[in-house]
Amino acid sequence: MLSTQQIQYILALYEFGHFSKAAESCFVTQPTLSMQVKKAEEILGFTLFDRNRSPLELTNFGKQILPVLQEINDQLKRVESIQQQANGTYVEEIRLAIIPTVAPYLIPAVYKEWEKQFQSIQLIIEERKTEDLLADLRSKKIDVGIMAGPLQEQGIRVNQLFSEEIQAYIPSFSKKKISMEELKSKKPWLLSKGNCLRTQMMMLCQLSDQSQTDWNYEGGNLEMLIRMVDLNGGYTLVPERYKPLLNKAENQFKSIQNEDSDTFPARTIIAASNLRSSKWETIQALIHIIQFAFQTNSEKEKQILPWNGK
Amino acid sequence: MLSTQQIQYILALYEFGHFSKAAESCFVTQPTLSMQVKKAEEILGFTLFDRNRSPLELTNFGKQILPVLQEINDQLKRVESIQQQANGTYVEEIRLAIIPTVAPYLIPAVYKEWEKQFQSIQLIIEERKTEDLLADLRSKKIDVGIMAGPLQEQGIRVNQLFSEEIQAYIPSFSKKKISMEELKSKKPWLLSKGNCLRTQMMMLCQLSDQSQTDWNYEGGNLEMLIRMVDLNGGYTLVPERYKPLLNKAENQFKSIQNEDSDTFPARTIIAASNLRSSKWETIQALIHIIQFAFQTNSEKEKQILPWNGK
DNA sequence: ATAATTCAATCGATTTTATTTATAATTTTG
DNA sequence: CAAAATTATAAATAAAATCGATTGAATTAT
Repeated sequence: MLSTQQIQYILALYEFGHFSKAAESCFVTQPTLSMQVKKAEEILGFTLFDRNRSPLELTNFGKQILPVLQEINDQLKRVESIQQQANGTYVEEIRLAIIPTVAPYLIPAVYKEWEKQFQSIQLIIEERKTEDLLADLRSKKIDVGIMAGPLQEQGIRVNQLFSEEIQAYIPSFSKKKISMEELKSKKPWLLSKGNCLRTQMMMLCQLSDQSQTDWNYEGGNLEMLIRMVDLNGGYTLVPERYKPLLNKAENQFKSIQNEDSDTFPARTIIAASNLRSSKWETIQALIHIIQFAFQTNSEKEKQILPWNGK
Repeated sequence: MLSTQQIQYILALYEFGHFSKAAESCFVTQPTLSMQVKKAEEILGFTLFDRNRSPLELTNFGKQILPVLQEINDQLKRVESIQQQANGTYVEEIRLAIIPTVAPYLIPAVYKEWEKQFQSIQLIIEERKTEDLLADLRSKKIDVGIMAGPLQEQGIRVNQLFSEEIQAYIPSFSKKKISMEELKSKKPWLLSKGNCLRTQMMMLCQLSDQSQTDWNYEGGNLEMLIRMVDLNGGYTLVPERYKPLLNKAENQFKSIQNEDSDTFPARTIIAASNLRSSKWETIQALIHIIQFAFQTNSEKEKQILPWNGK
């Protein structure tokens, strides 16, 4: 039978795709890990990893076995968590990842209420681009992800949080609303790839990926784009609830009017969590706090933009 | 972190409640198991078993940990099963337990069809009294249990198979139907404790547990009871579908008429299986075969008897 | 093409861990 | 209270995991 050590090593090797790095992460030397993985493969009678390809890949057999090993590892962690609860060492923690174009206004708005209700529970927050966030969710590195919808994925629970209009920051423009046609003639400033607001913006304005090859700023900082607009002209898109953080006059943001349908572009923000996470009750409470803080009194008809082209 | 060995030892110790026997079941000596359990408890920082009481009991902490260990063990078994599937060694097997008052007529009736459809799948059948059957189902020693309903239990899936009238075998009686009043004046012959038909019979006839202290035959054999009636008078109850096996004239069995409601006592037979068993598809097929074989053309109004007083 | 580099496998030596046999201590039973 | 059963402990042994050093293979840079 496989040992728990071997399972750890196999999972680390899968995660890092690299013997030395995996070994390091387990605080052992590379031969140790190599030997144990090899031994595990002997026990199973099949190889788990195809060493001929780089980066390291799972064999067919490995693909079947791995989810089961992951499940075993989860349960082993649960044992530790029960142990910590029993001796009082345990501090429940919720690891939350959130996309950068939401974080600056959402976190401050809910943090106080969270602390009030769940002082004992540690909330660990990190900013992640949508695609990294989904990967971390699947590998259970995080408990909840807050991102733009829609999302439908095997094993992932989705809760709607709120939706918000997406407006254009375009100080040079004088009218109160701007049409799509007018927008297309201006120069757009986009976030880097992997940010969903970039995708949404491109879909909305029907831009191609090449239109901004020169511009390559890693990070999801809207302030940066605003400054670019201020200094270089053009426009950028700003989610409605982000506006108060930008120290700009309200009239510098223009609603974007869809001529034909009389709706305004918007995005929904959702909470995504693993379907059978033991922390679901706490996650649920967090969701309620957010939903309460961002109760939407919808005056406008919104046209929700997808972020992934689906 | 706990080792897989330690988990095996702990589970064995829980099952046997006995160090020596548990050790034997793991093919190691008693000190080995004792030491490893002790070591596991040191790792966890809490004792799992309360050695002061006999039979051995779990501590509170142990009660929390044990289900998780069991889950880990299940997953380890899944690894082995995937492994066997991969090298062709694997023979899928369905372990079926069935109550003795159903087995003799159900198994022969479905076995041929089962073999035809699932020649490659091993069907392992054993007779079990209802209470043992439920215990084995919970501990996953068996995949399906066939027993009398109703049943509602955490984590157990229940499928109705069919229902059948319960009649009285009472050769000395001449009329075609017998009333409850008439029945109560006769001597009943019951199955041993733990058989659901005994409970149902007692509830129906409002017997007390003492009424047959002298009679203590272990086993669920109805033929035996029939012989007792033949030699000593009195009556016993026989499920409708059991009758053809008894080599008795049809007119020796009497329907039991409920005076007030114009219904006849009956029982439902159900299939109980673990809610998330990986063998569900096969189990489902088995259920369909049984349901097909025992399609009920219900002419009579039946009064379904519970077997557990609930 | 060749050297340099990276990466994983292999080899002995060492340490750690699991297991066994034998025995002691404890509890249970007659 | 003695006998039996059961668990814990101890010392010896067997098995294993781990490490440092090295080799072999593949990739990258020169």
